[in-house]
Amino acid sequence: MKSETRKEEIIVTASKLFKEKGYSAVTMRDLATAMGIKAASLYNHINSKQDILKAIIISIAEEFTSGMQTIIQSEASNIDKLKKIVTLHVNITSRNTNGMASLNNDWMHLEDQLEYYLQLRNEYETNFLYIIKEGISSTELKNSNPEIIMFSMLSTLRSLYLWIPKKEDLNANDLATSLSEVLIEGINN
Amino acid sequence: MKSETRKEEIIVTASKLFKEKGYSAVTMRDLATAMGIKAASLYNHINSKQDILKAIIISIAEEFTSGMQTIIQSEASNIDKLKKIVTLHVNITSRNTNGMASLNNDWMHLEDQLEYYLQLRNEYETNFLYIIKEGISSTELKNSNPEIIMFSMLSTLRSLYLWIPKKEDLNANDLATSLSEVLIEGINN
DNA sequence: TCTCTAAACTAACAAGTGTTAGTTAAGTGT
DNA sequence: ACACTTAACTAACACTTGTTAGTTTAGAGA
Repeated sequence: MKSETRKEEIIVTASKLFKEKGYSAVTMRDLATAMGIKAASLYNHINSKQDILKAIIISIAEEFTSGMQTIIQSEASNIDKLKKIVTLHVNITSRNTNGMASLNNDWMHLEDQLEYYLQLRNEYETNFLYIIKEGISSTELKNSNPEIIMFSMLSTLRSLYLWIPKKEDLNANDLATSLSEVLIEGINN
Repeated sequence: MKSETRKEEIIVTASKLFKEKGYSAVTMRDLATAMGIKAASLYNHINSKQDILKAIIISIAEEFTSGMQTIIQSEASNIDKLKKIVTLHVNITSRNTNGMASLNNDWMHLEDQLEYYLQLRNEYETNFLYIIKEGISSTELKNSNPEIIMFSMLSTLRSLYLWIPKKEDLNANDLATSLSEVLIEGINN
């Protein structure tokens, strides 16, 4: 029986390297060196380089999907749903900063799971957009272009992985609150 | 004398491929095939793969630097300076969507120019942050965390390259206006 | 003590990498 | 007709890539 924990160590280490240089630029020998072993030894624990990427990305994508399901089904106002989305991103990103880098930058190197990933992402964005449109209909939100609103929010949320590691002093709750404020209420006086 | 235009065709084609798969995953043979020639023929026009990346990224980075200089030195209010930054990003990104992808995702594969690039980026962010802090001091802006404000705006602006190609109907001026509104005035009613 | 297993190792592979050298074909100016 | 230039070509290089096969080492359970 292969040890699950050793496999997870490999995935964690790979995430860190993938964040720094991207999936394609990281070799199995790089990864092995970072683990203090030889490249061939990695294959006692994982099946392929591809599988590492898949393990990193798909689990996070599914976290987002299930988080969005909960939000959509909740009874909150549309603005509160948007705040919950912000919190969802902050929480997932805080827990796995490095993995988020791969999700954002290396998804195109998924092979077998590419279609599945795109489907999850598409559903996610459809739900996000729906909340915004409902928010506009109910006059909770300004009547701006809903796609611009989503694009703006999502861009910020997707970049969190770059920024959270630099701001360890700020805890997740405070960050989610400040970010919601800026994104929803704007910055002008 | 080598033809400059052929070299530029290579750079344009490379930008497109780099956007799709990232610098490391694009081979010189991929690039040559996309140009309808053989890999070795590329070297009649360029010195190395590295040089292509450098040509793509550094020229854009310098455009941002000089644009920021103009904005910083202008007499506009701080809010208007922020609006000018939005316009700067929309314009540069509209003109070179593919190149912006490399700037955002492949800068770490610069070798000789890496330090120079990081210096330009750092200066840019310092100026950006300064405008925001001045805006807060003068009560033009809400007293939120200036770094969160910059992070949020910059994330959105840096992601424009993903979004502009999908929205060819919207012209650059309209996009800059809508985006400024959303970013500065927020989305709630 | 014997056996089994986890997890490392060495050695090697076939394919793919960026790049160089030398050659060729098609124009261009004299 | 001539030499020159541009921009392609073929062939090959040294190195790197992901991965496989078979072996060794150390610890755990009987």
